[in-house]
Amino acid sequence: MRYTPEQQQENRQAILTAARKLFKEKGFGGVGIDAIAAAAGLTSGALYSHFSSKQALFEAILEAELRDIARRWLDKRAEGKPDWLDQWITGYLSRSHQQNVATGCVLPSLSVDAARSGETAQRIYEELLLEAIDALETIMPDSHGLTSRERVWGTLALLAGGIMLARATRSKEVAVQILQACRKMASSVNDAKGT
Amino acid sequence: MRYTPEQQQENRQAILTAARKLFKEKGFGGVGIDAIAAAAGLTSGALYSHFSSKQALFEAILEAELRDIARRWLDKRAEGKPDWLDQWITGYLSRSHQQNVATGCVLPSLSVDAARSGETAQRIYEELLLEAIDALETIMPDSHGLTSRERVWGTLALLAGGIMLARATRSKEVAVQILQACRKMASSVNDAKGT
DNA sequence: GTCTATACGCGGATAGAC
DNA sequence: GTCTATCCGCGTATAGAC
Repeated sequence: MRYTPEQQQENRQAILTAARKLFKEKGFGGVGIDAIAAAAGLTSGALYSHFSSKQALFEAILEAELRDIARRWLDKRAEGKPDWLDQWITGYLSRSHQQNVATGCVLPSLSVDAARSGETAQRIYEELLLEAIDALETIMPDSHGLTSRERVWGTLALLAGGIMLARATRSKEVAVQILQACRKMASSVNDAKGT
Repeated sequence: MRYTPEQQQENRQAILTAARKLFKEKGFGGVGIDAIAAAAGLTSGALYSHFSSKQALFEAILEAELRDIARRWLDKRAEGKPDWLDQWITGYLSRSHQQNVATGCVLPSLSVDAARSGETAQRIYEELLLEAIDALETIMPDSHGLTSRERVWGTLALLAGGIMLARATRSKEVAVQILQACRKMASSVNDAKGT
């Protein structure tokens, strides 16, 4: 054969890497198969031997991104650092994360696209997000009259929502104001002394 | 003339009404000019005599939606009901709002599109959202060591983020779990006794 | 201002050679 | 599996008649 299994897997990975970046940046409708294939160093014809349709590729990206979230949170649990929560909040609601959509969390960039993308995408999203949530729940302490699971959901919504709002603004001043406010609220609601 | 100014304004309003619904449901890239014009009872040619491009129409929708938010919050302030915050939180994070994207708040549906849509859209978004925030800030009491403005931003991010996450899931059970958790967190952080 | 008709490019997807 | 070439439909936008 002219292409070894290793090369095939490399090409498939190149497609996934390019698609993750471009889908998150531009959305499902904002980028085309040609652009993804080109960014992966291939042609669109080759892409279709790895993924049956643009929709299927999008769902694969959703799955890869959400598995990454789950894995990252399982790592947090494994490390066992006491200040993981503060680190997470600060890093998530940072100017750097606001500006780096391509490498940032999937939730603020592709959740809306997933919601608009039909049943299969939503099932993938739900199933894998639940896995990720489970990982965080086990290390999230109780506080403020909420269960740890409730605080995971709420904190996640606050963080993802904060980044989403900040990204839609134009000036540095307003973005910083939003990020700072959300950081303070997230810290406040997760402060141990609030129990 | 064959068309009275009244008819022209009615048609323009019909376009705006149709576009608000369709853009929020399907996103900027998910709907075409033809579909919007048809939903307004016109042809695409007629639409272009009201708006110079799809981009310009989208920006007009963004402006109209954000003005609506500001107006609604100014109404809350005028009414002066003491339980407005609980009512807002409960109504916003409801199954009904989760399922009615077309008539729901613009923030969870078009913020990401606005962020991807370039400088003009972002400027409109920022300017009008600030006006709306100002309205809420004056009636938001201090609590939890955060300023009222910080709590407005944080609560807004939590509400918009919660709806965004819930909409991307498939099952009723998970959506309700998310909405409920965010409601509890929003109530907790805005509880007067937390000061 | 609105309609009909259409130009035009882009994007998703396929066919066939290698 | 990949590439070249291409089909084809859709969507933006325009031209010209009324």
